[in-house]
Amino acid sequence: MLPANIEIRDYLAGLIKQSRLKQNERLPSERELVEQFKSTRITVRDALSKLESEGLIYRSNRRGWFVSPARLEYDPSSRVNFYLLAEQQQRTPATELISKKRIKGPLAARTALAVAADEKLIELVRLRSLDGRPVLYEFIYLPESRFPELMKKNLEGSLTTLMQRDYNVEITHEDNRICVSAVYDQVADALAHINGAPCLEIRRIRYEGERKAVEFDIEYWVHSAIELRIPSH
Amino acid sequence: MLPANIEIRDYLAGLIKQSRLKQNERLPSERELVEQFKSTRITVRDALSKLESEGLIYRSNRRGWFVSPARLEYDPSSRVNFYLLAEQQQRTPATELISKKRIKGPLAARTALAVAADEKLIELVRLRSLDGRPVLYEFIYLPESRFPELMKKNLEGSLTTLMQRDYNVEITHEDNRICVSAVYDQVADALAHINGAPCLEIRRIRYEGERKAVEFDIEYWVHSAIELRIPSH
DNA sequence: GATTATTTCTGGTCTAGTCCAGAATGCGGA
DNA sequence: TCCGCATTCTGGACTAGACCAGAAATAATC
Repeated sequence: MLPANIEIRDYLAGLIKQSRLKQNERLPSERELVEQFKSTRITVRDALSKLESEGLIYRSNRRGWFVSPARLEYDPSSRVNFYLLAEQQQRTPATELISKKRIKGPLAARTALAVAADEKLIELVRLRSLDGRPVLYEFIYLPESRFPELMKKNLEGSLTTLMQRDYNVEITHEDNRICVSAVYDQVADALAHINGAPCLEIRRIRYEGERKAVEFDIEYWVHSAIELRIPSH
Repeated sequence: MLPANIEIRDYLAGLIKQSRLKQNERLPSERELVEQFKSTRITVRDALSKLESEGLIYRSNRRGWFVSPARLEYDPSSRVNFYLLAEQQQRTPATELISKKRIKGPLAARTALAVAADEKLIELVRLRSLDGRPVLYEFIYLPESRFPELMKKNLEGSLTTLMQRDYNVEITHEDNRICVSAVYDQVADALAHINGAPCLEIRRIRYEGERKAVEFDIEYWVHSAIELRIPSH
């Protein structure tokens, strides 16, 4: 006898795999499932969070649970920008600039960028969406000295393109660190997740030339929205 | 006023960050926390699963919750084997062979390896541990024709080394796909996780020569045990 | 027809327990 | 000293509700 929460999970997973529930379609409400399975909300929610962990469904705050669309395939080592990437996979991308600031910035960013004690960093916070669903919340740190007047530019497009065009930056290599983490507060709110929901975290340092770091990012991806693809030679 | 579950999370996260709770140390039991915070087990467990999602703690079935040790840093594109990797980071590795079979194997493996309809695959299932804690459950599929007599060999060591030494295999490149997923059944049991716990899933195809696939793996990592490091040039 | 207020429905959070299976421990007997 | 058994303790799974805030739909108003 399977635990009830696993039975509910299996039933819903079945519906999704047979496409009886389509991409972005709403699932029955928690209370409807309680009735259907003669169970309780705790148990139903157990089942739903398991499906969420697997990436089969996602939640939208107080609106319900929805079937996850196909994951965006993303190769962090290719320098393809977000717009191009999304369009190559028939998705509609969008970027919202949440904030831009001149600040001291977190220690991790200052260390990565090896800036002088008195130099300020530019912090950009952006929210990126696919087909209207927020999937990525990112913090970008740049040394002010390398990017004068950056604050005045359009910061919702591709940063790579902007850096190349206006500042003549050629990224020679980068270092990515990837782990499973969790989102809280502003990040959780923006991604329509609850506090503590799992996510894929990518921390990146970009270099121009052998040692000169010019960009430090922290990306929080809705975990069901992305699959990394890492070829190696 | 913060929700109670977040307060409990913050308190425990604080203890861990200040090292008042050390690596692999047991947390107070759920019932003790209930008393301490005048709350209920549901709420306490909410807090604990958030810490688990973040990777700060892990559970050991019916034994309690423990502080996660540092993540193993893993570069899937480097062909450093598990033993070497662990030892470089002052950890004690171990491998247990769960099963070895000659089977048809799953469609994904057959497709990846492009085997003929009548050819069998060798399936190896292994559990790997660090310092006595299971961290990785892996399924390995190999075309029998390329690896005769493999079933008779010692399969608990480095497969890369074995393939190289006994079968003259030189891996030229590989393709890794990485996503956040969840573990169930045998995998969940072995990793001392509950059904549906999040994990990092890596699917890999290894090639010798341009097109000849010789190995297909699916790895399930305890998500708090690993950080991927992906340099790019 | 457009705007605003109200109601309904949703998930988010929580209370206060119960029963169960497996892990750890300590005790008794061989 | 060692083995086996019983007890205790742990988390896992569940029942049966409650109240709240925000989203969506609907009704009322201008």
